[in-house]
Amino acid sequence: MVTIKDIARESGYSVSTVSRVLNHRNDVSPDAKKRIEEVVAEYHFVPNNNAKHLKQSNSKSIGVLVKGISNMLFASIVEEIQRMIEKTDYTVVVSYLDEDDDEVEQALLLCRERKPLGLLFLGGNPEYFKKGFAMVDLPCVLVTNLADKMDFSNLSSVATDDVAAAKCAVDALFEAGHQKIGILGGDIEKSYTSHLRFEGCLESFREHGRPFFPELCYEKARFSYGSAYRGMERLIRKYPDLTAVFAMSDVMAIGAIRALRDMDYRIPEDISVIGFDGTDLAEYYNPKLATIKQQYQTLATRSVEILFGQIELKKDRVHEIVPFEFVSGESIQKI
Amino acid sequence: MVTIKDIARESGYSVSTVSRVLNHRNDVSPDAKKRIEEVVAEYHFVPNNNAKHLKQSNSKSIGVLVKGISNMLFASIVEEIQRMIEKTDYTVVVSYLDEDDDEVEQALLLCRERKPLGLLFLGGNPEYFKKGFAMVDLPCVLVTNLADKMDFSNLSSVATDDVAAAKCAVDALFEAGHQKIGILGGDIEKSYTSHLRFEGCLESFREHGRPFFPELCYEKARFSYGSAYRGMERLIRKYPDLTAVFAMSDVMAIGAIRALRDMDYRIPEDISVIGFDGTDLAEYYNPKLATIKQQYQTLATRSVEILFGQIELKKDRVHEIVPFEFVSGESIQKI
DNA sequence: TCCATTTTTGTGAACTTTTACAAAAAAACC
DNA sequence: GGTTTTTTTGTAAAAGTTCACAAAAATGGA
Repeated sequence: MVTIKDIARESGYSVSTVSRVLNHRNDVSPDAKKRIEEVVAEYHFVPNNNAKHLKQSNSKSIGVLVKGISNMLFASIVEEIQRMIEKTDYTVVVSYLDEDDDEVEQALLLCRERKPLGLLFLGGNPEYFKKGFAMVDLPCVLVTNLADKMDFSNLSSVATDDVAAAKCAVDALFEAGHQKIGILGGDIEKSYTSHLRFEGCLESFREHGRPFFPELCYEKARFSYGSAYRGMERLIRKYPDLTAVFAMSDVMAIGAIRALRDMDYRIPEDISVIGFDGTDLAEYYNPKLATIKQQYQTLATRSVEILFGQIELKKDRVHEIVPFEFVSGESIQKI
Repeated sequence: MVTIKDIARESGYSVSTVSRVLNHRNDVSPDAKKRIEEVVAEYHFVPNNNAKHLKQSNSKSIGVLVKGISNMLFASIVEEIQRMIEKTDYTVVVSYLDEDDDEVEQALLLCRERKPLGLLFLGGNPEYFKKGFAMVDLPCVLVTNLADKMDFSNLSSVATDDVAAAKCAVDALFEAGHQKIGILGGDIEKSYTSHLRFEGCLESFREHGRPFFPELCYEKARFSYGSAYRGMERLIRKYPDLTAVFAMSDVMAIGAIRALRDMDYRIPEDISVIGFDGTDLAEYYNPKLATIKQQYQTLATRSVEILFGQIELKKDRVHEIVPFEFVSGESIQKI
């Protein structure tokens, strides 16, 4: 392997001068710079990252923990994050975990093994962080969940206002004249997102003067097609005179619609459905799905910007809300 | 930071004995092993990867290049690959590139910067490899494209037989009685996958005694909803008496269906559609999409296994075909 | 007990880079 | 020209591991 020593020998300068050129220092003569750059190009030399980071005791990597592996929105956000970080000299280490894995434990593991300079957390429950997060004293951004109640000085967050957004979804159903509305979401004990959206639902029910019986019209399922399918079956069985359903993700909405159709309900004539996330899928689905659009690009870019702000510029923590948007579709019918 | 020296001092043994325990060597006494493991646990010590890899001049990382960023099948495969590699002591570096980026250049860049021990290539065109791949003399597996014609000794591949699978899709349309069949795929000049599937289409047309006019019934688009939507519009305009369409991905099929519906065609009554990939989406779409199911899990696991075989066991290159499956749906009507 | 083996442990060099510090060279001043 | 200042360069230590080799300890046989 060609090392900095080879470049030094070949260019006639010392190792440290080569290092200076490599790191774009300005305390080196134009002559030396030119000659060394020639040799570097000739030998296709690229410095060894391990040696570099060993000396600087700096991994230049950032960890991404994704909780909820089949979440399409997360997939889009992760992709965007990767694209952004790729442009810098950082590496990204992505770790996927199941909806019910212990995120804090995984985070600690990741930190011990890879020693990242910062952490990006998709879908984690801020409440859990109390448990053991103080241990990993790293800049960290919680993406898609607001952590403004947490008092870790290095924990930022970027998220959609889930309460308001879910309320907006259910409001839309009430405004279309629906009275018997079912909710299909995650486990509010485990998923903080589900918990918040549930709160939003409650608010809407309250505001519309409707009592809400969670045990009756809240059905929990995982955020996947199949699980939503089965959840919808249970929900409609318990509550057969439903005229509308709010599903807490587009994927769930689609699973629910398939279940309803298989039971010969027509969408939206018999039952209206609204989803959440606003992925491409919602727009192309049949019927075009009414949904709440989250700005996944903004979520991704802001979280990376904030994290780098904390790591490199020692900026303060930030809690940022990214606006959402109601997207009308063909899956809601006025009654 | 706690280092191996601290553990050595604290346990009363030397650095090298600690190192031996850490690497599960068996030339160390049970006493020492026990004592050292205690101290390691107490201090939550994890060896510094940079130092380790520097000494071993071994990055223990594998690079994944993904060409075609919005390909849902690739997303699933990558996820699966990440999950597999996560269990080993390797790191994975994923690099996404656009459908029309230059993959070889990107591969070389990745190799120079990260020095991975092997490469996994999703959606690359084997033809391009001639250009500059010999330079990066690394074990490499082309996933979803067969490279049995390439004679690089360290280039393996795992793929679905695209020719046969596409033929199977078009056969299904012919067998349902269709005569005027349109094809919606990628650019056969640039996308090798599209090229192969196009060949499969040709074979089917030939076998059914039908002439095939690519300029008439082959419409090229990118593998995304929106692009397929516009492609379908053009296709139906050029060829208005179409009764069936084969779209080269499920996403494209769905984009096409939306375009057709917007022009008041009914699916499948007026036009039958068959997709490709067999993602969950196809099963839950409305109408349930007929498609060709690729075994994405097998593709992922086999490619990782083969790559590790080449890296660690110095095994020979392998070209492996993973079987596909025809999945019937509601989007095809017999006539 | 002594010697030959085997098992266990320690020493110190090596991996490649960065960087503090020192030294040399060049420039600027009188 | 001599002195000071600035610019440019080199030397050598350091980062945290692994590993070849040597040394020490334990074991076995006689």
